[in-house]
Amino acid sequence: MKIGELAKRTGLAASKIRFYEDIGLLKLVQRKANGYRSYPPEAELALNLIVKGQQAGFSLDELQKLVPANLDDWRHDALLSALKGKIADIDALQQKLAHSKQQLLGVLAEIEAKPDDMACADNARRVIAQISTEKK
Amino acid sequence: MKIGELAKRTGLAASKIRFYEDIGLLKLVQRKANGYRSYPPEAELALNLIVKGQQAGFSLDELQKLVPANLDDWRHDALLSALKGKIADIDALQQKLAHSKQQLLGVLAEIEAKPDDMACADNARRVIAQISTEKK
DNA sequence: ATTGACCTTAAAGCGTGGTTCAACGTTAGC
DNA sequence: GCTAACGTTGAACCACGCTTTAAGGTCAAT
Repeated sequence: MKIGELAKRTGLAASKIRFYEDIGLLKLVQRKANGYRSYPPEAELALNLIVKGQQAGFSLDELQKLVPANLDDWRHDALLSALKGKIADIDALQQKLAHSKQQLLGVLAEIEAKPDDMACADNARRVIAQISTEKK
Repeated sequence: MKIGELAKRTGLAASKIRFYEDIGLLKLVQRKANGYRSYPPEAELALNLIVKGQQAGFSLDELQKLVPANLDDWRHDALLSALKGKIADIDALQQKLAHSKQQLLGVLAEIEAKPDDMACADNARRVIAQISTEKK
């Protein structure tokens, strides 16, 4: 398979596929006599996996360490602990997002709770002061 | 207030404060005769606000459009809709994270569910194939 | 044989959010 | 008056994840 076809099958730009090769992330590639890249069918799987990994929050660097050159040759323990670590990261991020959301909702409420007799500017200062005291 | 003091009070590096000024985000600053920057007390509030805004997921660009030069001169409507928009963004991100987490948990389960009589390589292919078919 | 689509490379550029560096001026304390 | 701490600037640099550009080679159809 040439790069154009692989690009179409995966939906990735050819430049991205070359880039992944440059950084050592996609090793499933050979060259034809004319210099063109030639991909085995598994390359499509590998790219799908990379995309999914990215969506799950793995950096290209992390994926490089986890995804083996040979798709059949996994480092089990590293993979399992990376998965668990990433799940923990997601939990932490979810906590943080929930907190951010509460803060934003709080700010909204503060703004809308402006006493009728308070000037906008004073309300703004009140809101800002309140934000600054919120934890973390 | 000089930049060093402001840096200490806010916990930000002086370089960061200058950077925020460079990109037009912090306008509450004047110059003394010697060329030194001089900050009014509100500058501390403004920086706190910027930090909180970043924590809530606003880019510096967005903050620049939202936080007025004069802290008393807010664009109410833009602010409210930005807040609501950002809350919606957080909701979307939370959805995405929940989905990612489910996928990762699914992968973990798949790996651990390897039939005793299946070779590792075959299990790997089974898992990869499964990942690729998961939605989104 | 020519055209156009596809492929190759190295190098530069982009956006985000800064830090670091070098060279130099100012100020405060002794 | 000296020195250390602080301030100034512009420019370069960093990481990350790519895209774009330029200059060229190859291939398939007409």
